[in-house]
Amino acid sequence: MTDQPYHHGKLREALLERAMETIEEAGVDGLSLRQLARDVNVSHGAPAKHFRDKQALIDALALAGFESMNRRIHGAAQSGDHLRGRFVGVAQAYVDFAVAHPALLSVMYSTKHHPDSSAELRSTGEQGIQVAQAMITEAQEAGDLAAGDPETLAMVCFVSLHGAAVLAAGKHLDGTTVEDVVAATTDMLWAGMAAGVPAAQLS
Amino acid sequence: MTDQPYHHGKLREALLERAMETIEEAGVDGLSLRQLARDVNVSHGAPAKHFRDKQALIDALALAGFESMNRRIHGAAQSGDHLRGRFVGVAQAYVDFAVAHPALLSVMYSTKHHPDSSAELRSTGEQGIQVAQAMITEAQEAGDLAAGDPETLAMVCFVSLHGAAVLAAGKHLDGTTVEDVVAATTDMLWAGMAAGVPAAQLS
DNA sequence: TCTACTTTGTTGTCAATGGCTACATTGGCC
DNA sequence: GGCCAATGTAGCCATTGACAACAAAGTAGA
Repeated sequence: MTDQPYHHGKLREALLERAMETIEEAGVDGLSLRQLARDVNVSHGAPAKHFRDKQALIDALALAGFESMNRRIHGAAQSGDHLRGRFVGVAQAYVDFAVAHPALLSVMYSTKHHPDSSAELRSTGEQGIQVAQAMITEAQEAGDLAAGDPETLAMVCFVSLHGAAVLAAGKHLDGTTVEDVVAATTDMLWAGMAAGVPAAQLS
Repeated sequence: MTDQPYHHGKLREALLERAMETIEEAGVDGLSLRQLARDVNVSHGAPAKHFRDKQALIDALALAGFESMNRRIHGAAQSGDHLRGRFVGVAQAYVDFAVAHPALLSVMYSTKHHPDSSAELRSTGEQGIQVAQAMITEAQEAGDLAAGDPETLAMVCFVSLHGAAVLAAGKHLDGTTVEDVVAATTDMLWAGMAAGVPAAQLS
């Protein structure tokens, strides 16, 4: 084997990439800084130069996760013909992402991020809800949905689909396919918004 | 201090009780078998006689959590005058429990339980959804809700409220109180079920 | 009561981990 | 060429979970 140069060059990227693989294979608890260092052929102290903490590395993973998820959501929001189809598509994209990357999802919505990372994570994580809100507003203007505060409605949609995402990712939905759950949930949400949601009228 | 007898007598209960306190104060990661043993004045090897694993202890915590939660849900399901009020009460009980015991909730819905514990946990955890299903059936018969497969509808209700519970427990709902989120979500669900949910008609 | 036997708790040990510090190497900048 | 910050190395330490050997105490049968 070729001997390694003293400076890795792209250690940070390499660590993140390998860490992402590891948590998807073994979960967050299966992630060890020392093993990670071994995996990328570097001494056990090297990661500390790029992430002051194990948590700092995890925060970086979470941020990358949100960005990846947002890309998919935005993609789903733009492709499709009618409003309702796009709405379901966004929901499906969210839940599919969760099922594809369950450990990453749990990291993204973990509560123990460093305070400095939290702000960035929060704002990045809220993009999904904004997409939903825009779609709801559009559907209201088109007359497909009843009037009601789009912010409240979008929050409820996000909350509900987050539940589906979390449960699907955790394999807590037995006897039902992920698609069916998303279909049933989006049907419920759309029916509620079409009929009018009392709590959203007050705001 | 009185010297301890060689046999503790109620070590298992003492460990569970103290462990419950610990995870609520410091999260699951803050739970250490050795520290736990110190807390109850016992040697570091003693817990192994009652829980073969750290995970086995956590599984026991999760089971206790489900049982505690089920008691609250059943209580809420029985108190109240009209159907819709009871429905909201159950939802509120669920989310309140999650907010009061966030670490416990994450343990309850963790994916890494031991295979033998999983079955018991799963069946215990499904009681909540059964309560919801019974209420929905009752409301349909009373004419308050449109027809539709109660199992599907109950699942969607559970999924949605689980989302609210998880997000509320993780403090991911800013700018809104827990009560408002529960109100908005239950309003949405009830409105949807009253209007009729397409996916629930097919079944 | 004496005696096996099981349960429960103790003590010592082991490998692994995260974090820290002192040190080495490298590359950039003046 | 020489200084200096950035990057990587090596060693150390306390803590942890798991395991094994041993001790103490309760139990059940002759």
